[in-house]
Amino acid sequence: MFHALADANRRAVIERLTRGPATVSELAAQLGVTVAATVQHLQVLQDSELVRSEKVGRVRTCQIDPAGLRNAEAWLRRQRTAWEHRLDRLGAVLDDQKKEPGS
Amino acid sequence: MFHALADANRRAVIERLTRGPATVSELAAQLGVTVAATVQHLQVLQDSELVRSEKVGRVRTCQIDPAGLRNAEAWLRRQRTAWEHRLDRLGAVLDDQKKEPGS
DNA sequence: CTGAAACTTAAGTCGCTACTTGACTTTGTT
DNA sequence: AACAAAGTCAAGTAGCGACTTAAGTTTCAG
Repeated sequence: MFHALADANRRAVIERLTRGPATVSELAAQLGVTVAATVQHLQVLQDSELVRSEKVGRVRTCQIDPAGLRNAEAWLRRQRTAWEHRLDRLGAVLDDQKKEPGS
Repeated sequence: MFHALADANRRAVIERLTRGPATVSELAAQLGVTVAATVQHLQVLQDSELVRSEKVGRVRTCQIDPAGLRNAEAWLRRQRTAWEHRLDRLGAVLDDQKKEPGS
């Protein structure tokens, strides 16, 4: 799932879509790659629930799906807070040792 | 930088380190790969400022570096809020159209 | 109906990346 | 001193992943 965000072109797609929906051709033009390559990127982004798309007529319109972004954010926050809480506990232990230096 | 988080073994290292520091050998044992491979992962994690490490004697001890986590979190938050603000503006436009249906 | 536009799918190429093995350096133990 | 432990470095290999080209498919315009 972070794998989807690891590619610069896919991140560019995300950034583009935060400014509004876009078609496959538009995204391809902006990235400077083939339409086929863009479709493959979109497949990855959809599998990670970072992008949704809907086809009407012959044109597929893509937009952000907040679910994936929230998941990624949640994982990072979990790691960071776990680390911070550990530091808190460590600080408490050190404080105890200061107050009561006897082993 | 997201590339560092894209690998499952590297994420496992992060998760392990949130529970306290560890040596290279300990991390290698937990991952089930060679020490050499683990060193390579650590190199990537350090380049992204996700992990710091210090060598004392012949043993290197690793711990979380919050800088990278914060950067990743910030990028995700930027994208998410940009998207939410866009929805807000869109909502405002639709409200205007309701009030003033004349083209 | 003909043809172009927008996308889809399949196959192939090429570079990158994770991993290993093996040789080496440094540090600690007996 | 001699050996073991912990890590580092350098190649080498296997597989994945991003991209392309080429051949469909579907939809819309004239």
